[in-house]
Amino acid sequence: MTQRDDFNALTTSATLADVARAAGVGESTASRVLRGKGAVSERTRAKVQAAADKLAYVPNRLAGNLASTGSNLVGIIIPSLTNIVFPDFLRGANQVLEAHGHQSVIAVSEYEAEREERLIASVLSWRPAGLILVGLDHTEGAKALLRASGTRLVEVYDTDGVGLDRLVGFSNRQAGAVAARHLIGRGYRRIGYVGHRIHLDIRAVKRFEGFEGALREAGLSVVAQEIGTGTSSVEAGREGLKRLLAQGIEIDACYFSNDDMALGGYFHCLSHGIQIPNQLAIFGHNGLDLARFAPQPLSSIRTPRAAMGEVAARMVLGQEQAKLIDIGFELLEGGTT
Amino acid sequence: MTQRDDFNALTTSATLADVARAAGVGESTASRVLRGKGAVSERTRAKVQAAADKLAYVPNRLAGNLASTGSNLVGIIIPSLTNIVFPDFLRGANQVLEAHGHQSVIAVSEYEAEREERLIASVLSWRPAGLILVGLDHTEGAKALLRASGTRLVEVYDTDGVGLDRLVGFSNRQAGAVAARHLIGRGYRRIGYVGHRIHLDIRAVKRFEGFEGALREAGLSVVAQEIGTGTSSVEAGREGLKRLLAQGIEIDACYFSNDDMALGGYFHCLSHGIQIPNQLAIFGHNGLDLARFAPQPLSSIRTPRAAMGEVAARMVLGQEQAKLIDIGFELLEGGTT
DNA sequence: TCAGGAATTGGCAGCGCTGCCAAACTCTGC
DNA sequence: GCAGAGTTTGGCAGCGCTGCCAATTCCTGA
Repeated sequence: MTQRDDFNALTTSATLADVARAAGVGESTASRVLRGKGAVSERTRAKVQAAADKLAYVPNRLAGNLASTGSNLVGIIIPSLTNIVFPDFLRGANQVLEAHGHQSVIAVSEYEAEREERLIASVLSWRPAGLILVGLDHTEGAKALLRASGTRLVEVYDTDGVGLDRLVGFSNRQAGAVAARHLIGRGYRRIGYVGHRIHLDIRAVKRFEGFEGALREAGLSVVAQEIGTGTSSVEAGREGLKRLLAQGIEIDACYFSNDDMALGGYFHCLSHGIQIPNQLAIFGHNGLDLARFAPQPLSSIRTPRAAMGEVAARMVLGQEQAKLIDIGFELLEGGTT
Repeated sequence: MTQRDDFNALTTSATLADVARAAGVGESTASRVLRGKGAVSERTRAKVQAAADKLAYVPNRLAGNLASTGSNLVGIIIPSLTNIVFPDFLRGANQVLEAHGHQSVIAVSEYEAEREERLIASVLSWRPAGLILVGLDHTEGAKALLRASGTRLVEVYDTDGVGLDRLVGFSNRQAGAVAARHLIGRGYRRIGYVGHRIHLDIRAVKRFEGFEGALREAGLSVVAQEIGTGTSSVEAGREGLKRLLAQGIEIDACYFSNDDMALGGYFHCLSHGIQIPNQLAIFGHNGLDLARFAPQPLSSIRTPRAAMGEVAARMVLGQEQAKLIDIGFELLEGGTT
C-alpha cells in the first residue's frame, strides 16, 4: 500500500477567459452559457460547453460572488457536535440548502458566546446569503455585527424570548412543564433531577425552569438534584443518577436534562436491578431514535430537529413568510414512566 | 412574544477604502493594519483600528482571497450526518482547522458517488486551501476534477486501497478480522451477521470481508446473515437480529455492521430475555461512548474518529510529513462477548 | 549638517467574474 | 430591397482586496 506522488502537480485552473478563447466567443457569452442565464444560440452554447468540459473548467465563485455581490453560502453556527441533536438539525438544513444550490459553512461555538461572536465575524466575512444561529443569547458585539451586516438571520431551537430577525424553534420552558405534568399525571411525587454543565446550556436551564414551575403549580418541588460539571453524555447521566441516589433522598421519578443523560440513568437502573418504572421513573428530552428502541422506550419529549433545520433553511432563503415559527414538540409516553 | 421588524434595515457594509479614508491613511496601510502584517507605526495602527471599529468593518474575504489567490476554506465531504461517527470526525477536524484560522465548508454525499462528485465541484469553486473526503472510492469525474484543481486532498477512514494524495485512516478489513478472531478466541463457533444497506457503505463491506476471511482461516464461516435495506440504526439492528433469529439457524454470536446496529441487537436480547453473552454474544464496531456505559459494555472496535479528524486537518494544512498514516483502532473487550 | 539606510506609507494594477450597454446580427412584413 | 423589431453577441468597468514598487519620512553616525 503505497501512496502515489504525482498528485498535485503544478496546475493552474482554467478561467472563464480561457474557456471563451477556446470556444472562440466573448467572455460574457461564455459566462451566460455556463450560468445558464441569458439568451444564447444553441450552437454557441454547445461550443462553450465543449470547451469548458475539455478544460475541466471550475468557476471561481470568489470572483463570481464578488462581482455580483452576494454569495450562495449560508453560515450555520451550532454549539456542539458531540450531541447528535445538532447534526440532526444540520441534516435538515443542509438538505434544503443543497437543493437550492446553497452551501453551508459550519462552525462550532462550544457553547461559548465569545467564540460565537468571533465565528460570526469570520462567517460574515464571506458575505453569506444568510446565517443560522442556535438560541437567542449572543454577545452585544455579535448583535452589532449582525445588525450592521444586514444578513438575513435565523435563530433556532428556542422561542422563550425575542429573536433578532427570524426565529424557529420551540419553547424549552413549555417542554419542561409538559415533562413535569406528565410525571405528576402518572402519580409521581418525589421527583429528582440530573443535569449537565448547566450554566452553559441555556436551553437546558429553561427546561428545568419550566419543569420546576409546573411542579410548583402542583404544590411540588424537585426534592433532589445532581448537576454534572461536564457536557451531557450517557456516562454523565449514569454517574449523575448514581450520585443522586447516594444522597439518600427518596425519589420515585427522575427528570434528566436530555436523552443522553437519561439513557445513562436507565443503564444505571438496569445494572443495579432498579425496576423501571415501578421503583424509579425516568424522563429525558429530545426523543432520540436510539432511546426509542430500548427494551422500555424512554419517555421523553421528541423535538423535531431535522424539520426545524428545514424550516430554518427555508427562512434563511426567504421562502417563509412568517418571522416566527413555533415548531412544537411531542410528548413521548414511553415505558420508563 | 413578538418579533422585531427593524432588523435588516438597508445596510451597506464598510469597505477597506472607507476605513482608510476615515483613518486618513492609504488603502494599503489600512490593509496592513487589519491583517497585522507588514510594518506599521503604532500611531497609524491605532488610528486605523479605531476607524475600523467605529465602522464595524468586516473584511470581505471574497475580495481578499480573490486578490491573494487561495482561501482559508477547507472543504469536508462526509457520507452522512445521521450516524454520530462523522460528526465526531468533524469535531476533531474542525478544532484543528479553527485553531489555524481556517473555516470548514461541509457537504454531505449521502453515500452517493455522483452526488459526491457534484459536491466536490461545488466546493472546489471556492478555491479551498484543501479538501477532505471520506473513503477511497470516487467517480472518475471526481478524480479528474481533483487532479486538475491541484488542491491538497486528504482521504480518511480507509486504508484498504491506494489514495489519491494524502491518506489517514485504518484498515476496515483488519478491523473485521480482529473482531472475528476475538469471537473465535472466546470460543464462539456459530456466528451470524447483521448488516445495513451494505452496497453503499463500502467500508462496512470491507469489514465484513475481513471478518469472513478470518473466520475462513479458522475453518469457520458466517452461518446466517441478515442485511437490512436502509441505513444503519438501532431500530434496524434490533429488527435485523430479530429476523436473523427467526431464520431458525442456531448461532452463539452475532457480528453487527456497527455499534448502532449492535445496540439494537443488544436491546432485542434484553427485551426477550436472551442472556448475553451466554446465549448470544454481540460484537459491534466504532466503540461509541454510549454503548460503553450499557449494563454490559458493548464489545466493539474503537475507532479514533476525532483523532483522525485532527490528523486529517493537520495533513490538509501541510503540517504532516507523512502521506499515509494508519491511525489504527482498538479492540474493546466488553461484556457482551 | 548631511548622506545613507531603514522604516513607513501610498498608488495602482490586477485577481476572475458579472452586469450593463452598445454593436452586430437575424428575421419579419410590406 | 428595406425599415423595424427582435435576438445574440462582445467590450469593458467595476466588485474589494492584496502585492508590488516607488515615494516619503525618520533615523543613524560622521
